[in-house]
Amino acid sequence: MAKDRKIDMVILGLLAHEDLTGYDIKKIIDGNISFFWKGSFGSIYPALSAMEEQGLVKRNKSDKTSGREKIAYHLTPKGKDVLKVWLNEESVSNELKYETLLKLYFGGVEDRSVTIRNIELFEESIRHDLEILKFYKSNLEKVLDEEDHLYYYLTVTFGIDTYEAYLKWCAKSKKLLKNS
Amino acid sequence: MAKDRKIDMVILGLLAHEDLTGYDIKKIIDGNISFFWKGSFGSIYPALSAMEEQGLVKRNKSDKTSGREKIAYHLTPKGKDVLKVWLNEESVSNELKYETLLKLYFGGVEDRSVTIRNIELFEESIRHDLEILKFYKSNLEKVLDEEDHLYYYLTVTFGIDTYEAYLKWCAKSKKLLKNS
DNA sequence: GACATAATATATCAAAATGATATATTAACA
DNA sequence: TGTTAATATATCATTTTGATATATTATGTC
Repeated sequence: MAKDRKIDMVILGLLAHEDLTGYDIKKIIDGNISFFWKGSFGSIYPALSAMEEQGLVKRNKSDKTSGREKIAYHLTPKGKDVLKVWLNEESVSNELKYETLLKLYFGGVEDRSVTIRNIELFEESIRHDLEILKFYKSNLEKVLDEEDHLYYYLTVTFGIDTYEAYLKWCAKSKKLLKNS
Repeated sequence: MAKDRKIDMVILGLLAHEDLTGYDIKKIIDGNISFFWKGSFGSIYPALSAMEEQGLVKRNKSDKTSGREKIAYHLTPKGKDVLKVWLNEESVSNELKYETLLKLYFGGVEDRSVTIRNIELFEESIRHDLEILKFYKSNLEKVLDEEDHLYYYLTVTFGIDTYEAYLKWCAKSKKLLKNS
């Protein structure tokens, strides 16, 4: 058997804050949590159906009067319990697949210039994402009175701190590759 | 269709350095590259078979005289070409699933003490892994004359620098959660 | 008003990966 | 001698990815 569906916890956690459609969930995953989590439609919609059957989430009464259906879900008490149990579990699995680091590790196969170029590409994308994170941070600082926002703020500062460490490492490593 | 098998590049990259069995590959993945990559037997063995069929890797002549078979592979010129093409590709996907951050993001569902506990658990595991990385670093510093080791050294310093940033963030965040 | 394009929204699927388990050999050690 | 740990290959159900299909609604622009 494979592990329990992690996407379930993402969905339950997001629904704890507000009612959402599958599409909304995907937008949030691709948006402000994308720097520490990924998820695709192919896992979101089946998970919503499965959790509906298990009674963890429930479809909102459709207020559709015309056109395309739009299925928003809300959390049930049972769903909230499952979420809380997970939050209190001590075991965590932080799965990372850093293709940049993998290429770096195998850098010896090619000329140093290839690795330097790859570090520069990484640097560019981190610098770009760092700007976005700083923007999130300044927005969140204005609304820290709401408890939920404090937690969002903490994840954002995690991103900023690590990204800044990445950039320092990039500069240092490029120097080492050029002068040694 | 799903993306190209990333595990292929891990295997090709490792075989570029030395001949290995599937079991050896798993050991290396779980060992010194585990802080930036993961991989299971269920992907390694099928990938080896598939790449053998494609002519990217080849079985070594078995020197078995008795007992359990042991299938070591080596890289073919075609395999090395594929590896080099990948190293020169500009597109990278750094996929991370940080369960710790996910729990942090949803921290508002529970009492602050739960999040503080989760940060402490993260801190402990990072502190532990940091010691290992520092050990790797001191070993690699002695053999930096070999080009491949320089790249291993760079991945290790990446790990150390980011882990140290994590620890600083942990201290700061716990303080914020306790005094605000 | 007509037309194209982008954004919204659900759903499905082949390929890939996970995590677990099964099976067997060899080494270490008491 | 017996037992446990390490070595080693292989398979499988479940989960996830990444892509694609389909359809509606909003937005611009000629």
